[in-house]
Amino acid sequence: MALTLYNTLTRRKEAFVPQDPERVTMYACGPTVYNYAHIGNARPAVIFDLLYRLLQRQYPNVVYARNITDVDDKINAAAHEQGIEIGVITKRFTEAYHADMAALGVGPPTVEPRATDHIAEIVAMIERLIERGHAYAAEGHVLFDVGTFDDYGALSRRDRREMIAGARVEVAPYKNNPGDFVLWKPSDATQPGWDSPWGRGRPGWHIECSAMSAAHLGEVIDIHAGGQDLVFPHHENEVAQSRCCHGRETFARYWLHNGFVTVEKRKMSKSLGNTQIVHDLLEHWPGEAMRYLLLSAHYRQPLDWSESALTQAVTTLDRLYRTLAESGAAGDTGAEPDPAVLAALEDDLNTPAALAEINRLARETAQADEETVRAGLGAVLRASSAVLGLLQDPEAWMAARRADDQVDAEEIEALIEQRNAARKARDFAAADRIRDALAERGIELEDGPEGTRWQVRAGGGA
RNA sequence: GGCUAGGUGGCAGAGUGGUUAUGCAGCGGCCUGCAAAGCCGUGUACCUCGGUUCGACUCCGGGCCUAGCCUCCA
Repeated sequence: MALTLYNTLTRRKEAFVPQDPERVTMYACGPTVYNYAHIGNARPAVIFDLLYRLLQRQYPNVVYARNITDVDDKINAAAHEQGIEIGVITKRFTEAYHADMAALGVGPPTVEPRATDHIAEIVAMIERLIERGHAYAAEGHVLFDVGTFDDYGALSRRDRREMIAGARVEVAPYKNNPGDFVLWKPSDATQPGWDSPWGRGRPGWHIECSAMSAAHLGEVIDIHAGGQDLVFPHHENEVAQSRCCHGRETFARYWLHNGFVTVEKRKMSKSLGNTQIVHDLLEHWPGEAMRYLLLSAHYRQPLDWSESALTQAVTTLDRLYRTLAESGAAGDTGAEPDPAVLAALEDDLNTPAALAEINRLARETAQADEETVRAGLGAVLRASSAVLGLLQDPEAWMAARRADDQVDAEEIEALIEQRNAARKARDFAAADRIRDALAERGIELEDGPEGTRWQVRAGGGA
């Protein structure tokens, strides 16, 4: 069982070998808490949650840090706009993030550091960068001097000179080089700020991740992960800060970047106004279906989000859950996951291939004639799905499939009773009338040996 | 302009130098009062032009097209 990961640094798949198998370290860039998370924000959370699960199967001690950015000008703007305290905003959306991610089956990381709890570390790091000649103070700001770091641009494969030539940014007058970036900036009375050697101010965006990863994981970490759009400038800047501060040759040994979620092939982003908010989607769709859909494409590929894809995920999960229920596999059997599923995941998190194996396993389970064989296969199906964070809670799934504010469960069940009475009396015309009427409202019926089950038609719930 | 990723069956989406991806949809069958669900069977797809090779969707080169980054962004 060898885990292979595609490393952005080398642009190659590499065997994963931790620096210390007794303590594997991993950092993923988490949310800036100023509004609800959209699906594009959820993708890395789901993917790297899966990686965390996988690592935990192989190593006794995996430390996964996923930060909360709770100081940022977008937060300030949101607070100002809504006329409420910054702390109210960050608390509200941190809680919403936790709830939304939990609904997607994303477990908590080992540590979830907050930027505002690490101001002392940030300030210390900036002081050290100044001492070492990599940063300078100017007009209340402290800037990182990219000219002092030869490897700047190595991660994102950018040439510093070309970047300067093509820079579209307005260059602040206090910068030595156009590529220099802010480590610390001054705050006015209305902005959140902390006392520092450079006056009252607040950290720039990139430094918090460097400070928090060093504080919780160490100066050199195994894995650093995030969305593709963070490669430059965010991760490039993190590398510069961290390596220059600690005087190390390496910051993160493996860099993982997920592709974007798109809508009609365009990147989902706030500026395009095509975001799909997890919190809203959860009103009508099971979180597990969203997780399934997010895992149905390889993490480095773009993933096109659509209602039809979501409907498909619901339909597929319906079948998988049914197969599982009918296999008679009890809750926790201690079964081991199918090796083919693990092998797919260990090959750079090939989740589509893993899901293909899950589906293959489900077919074998449903086909098995002998009861004990079927139960055994069902147990393997369940254990294998657990690695992916799927198929764990049939009752929650059924409940989610019936949840819809426009549906009155009691009324439906009363109608079903009427229909079954008609069926018993062999008045099939009356029975079919009721079924057709329910079907029009998007309710599907299913007569089985143990009575009639119902659910909201996949995709029709919204 | 610089850099990156990708173009696979009706749709989504893996993968491989010569053998079935998988899912959804469709079609036929079994089952069912009729349905639904399930199961069985069914579809030989790989942008284009050259090259390498006994053989390429898979390797190499050119072209066309799409998306992304270079500015806050997962």
